[in-house]
Amino acid sequence: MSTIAHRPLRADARRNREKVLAAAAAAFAESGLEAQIEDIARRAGVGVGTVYRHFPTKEALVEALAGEHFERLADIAEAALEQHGTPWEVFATAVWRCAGAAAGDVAWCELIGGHPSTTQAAAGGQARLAAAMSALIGRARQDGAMRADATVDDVRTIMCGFGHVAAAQRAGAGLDWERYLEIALDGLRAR
Amino acid sequence: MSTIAHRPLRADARRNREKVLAAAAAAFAESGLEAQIEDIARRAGVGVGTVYRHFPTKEALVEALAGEHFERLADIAEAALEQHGTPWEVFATAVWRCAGAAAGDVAWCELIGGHPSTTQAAAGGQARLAAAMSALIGRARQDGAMRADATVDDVRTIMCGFGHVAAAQRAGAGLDWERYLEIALDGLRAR
DNA sequence: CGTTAACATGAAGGTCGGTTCCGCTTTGCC
DNA sequence: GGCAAAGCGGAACCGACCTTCATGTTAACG
Repeated sequence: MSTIAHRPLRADARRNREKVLAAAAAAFAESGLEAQIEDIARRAGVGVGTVYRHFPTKEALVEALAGEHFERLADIAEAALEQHGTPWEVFATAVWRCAGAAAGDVAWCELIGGHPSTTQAAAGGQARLAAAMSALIGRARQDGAMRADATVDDVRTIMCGFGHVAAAQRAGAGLDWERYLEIALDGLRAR
Repeated sequence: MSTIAHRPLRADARRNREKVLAAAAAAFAESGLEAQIEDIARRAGVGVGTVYRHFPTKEALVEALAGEHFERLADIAEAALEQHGTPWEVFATAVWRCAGAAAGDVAWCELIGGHPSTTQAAAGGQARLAAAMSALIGRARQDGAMRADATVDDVRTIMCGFGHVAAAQRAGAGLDWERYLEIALDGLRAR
């Protein structure tokens, strides 16, 4: 996108940037998107000003992390493309892995359903994820194991619901995201 | 619960109470739980002080509405108990009606997954809903149309996911709650 | 080692939104 | 009609958070 050549960061700045990113990941995972900048700064062992030096706004921080998250999901889905097994198993395993990767992270659960602030930075990862998932779905449909009208958007829809269930579970609502996925994936199977 | 004998409200006060309740329902439906008291007051044509006279806190207002909502869902589920048709159809129809009743209301979608603030006032409706749903599920399982291990919590889980999907759809995420329900209910069917 | 540009700090500023409070109005009752 | 008591209005208050900025610190380079 931007072609501005950033001069390399000073050593301490690069170190702090990483600390902030890690602290933000932890804070968002624990408290969701409403985690506070001051808490993030404290966890990172820096002042709030330092956080703002690296990320002009809270949303930019969220976007940076969301980008990473979707890249990770895309990695999972792409790795599945090379896996052995029935197409359905391969697909289902990929979905389970994605869900497992997101389940412990409140902010991730909140974002996975298509939060507006992800649109920018996460576009690349989301596109890769969609492409890989599409392929997995195509194979499973061809094989006859998946309902013939299934689409990537169905999976997105299911993951969106998943996010709420996992977050509610974490909040003590007595739900179970694994049970949720079991049922939802069953709904994608051919009858 | 409370056995305090409230003296009857003055006529204007009763009228205002209703106006506030209606305005709050509209505002929450449109903007979700983060609708603002001042907006509610404006819609009701009263001052914020009047809102606070009737509901000591924003949360109390939410609870009052949540109570109404769950009563309505319970009514739907109980009405289904008397319906004709295969047990599965009767169950599925009840779920579709509940979803349809909630889908247009952002706050309702947010609450349906078990938001903490519902716990108090909505307990009665939730209990009735659970009881009726339990009966519907029992019949459908008996009939062999529903998976043998299905429980009320499964339906709660599905509805929790539904809430996020419907809210995301309203926010323009390009999802479709009807498709979601179709898949999720299919996942509850016996194979 | 000295210079300087980059960086860090955290108190202060700004905003937003829930809640309070006191002077004024309306209702209900004699 | 007159009087409490109940109710109303909305400016002001207050706390929570994001963001900025003036001042002090540190890495990089000659």
